[in-house]
Amino acid sequence: MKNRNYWLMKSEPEEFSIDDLRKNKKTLWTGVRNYQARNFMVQSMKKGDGVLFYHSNAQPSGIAGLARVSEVGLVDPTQFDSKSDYYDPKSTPGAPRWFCAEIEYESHFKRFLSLDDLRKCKEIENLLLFKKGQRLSIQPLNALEFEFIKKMGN
DNA sequence: GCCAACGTTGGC
DNA sequence: GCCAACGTTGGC
Repeated sequence: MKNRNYWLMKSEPEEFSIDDLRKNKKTLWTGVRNYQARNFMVQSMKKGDGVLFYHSNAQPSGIAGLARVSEVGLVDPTQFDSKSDYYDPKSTPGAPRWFCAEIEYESHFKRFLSLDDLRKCKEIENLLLFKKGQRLSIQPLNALEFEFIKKMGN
């Protein structure tokens, strides 16, 4: 696919794991409250983009499988929900601050790729994931890196 | 518009 | 549960 972009998206499996995504088939990727991550979603993410589903704060942390961007540019409904952890009192429906994408389940990797496994690979040594202090919950990666990781997991 | 205080992320 | 890194907030 032409001009397809690739992303690594982090989720804490206790909150929402790749098993949950398989069960639901699709999910709204809500709760992104970081401007850089938001801007990726709003400006660069496109329908059909490839997604690596990353489990953070897990034992171990790592990439669990594949997903696909199925919708982009949706207003994140949790920002208006005063009972939500992601409620943003400064946001209004007329001028929403936060957006989300919809993600569709693709597959579990045959082999879970732990951070340790990934770090050993020269081919992907430039991943943002490995950068010290890098906490972005949505990170871009290039086609080569994506394909390499995909092959590694299957 | 500087910057200290504070909050959050996420590996360990 | 600790804590380094770093984003955000808000007083000035």
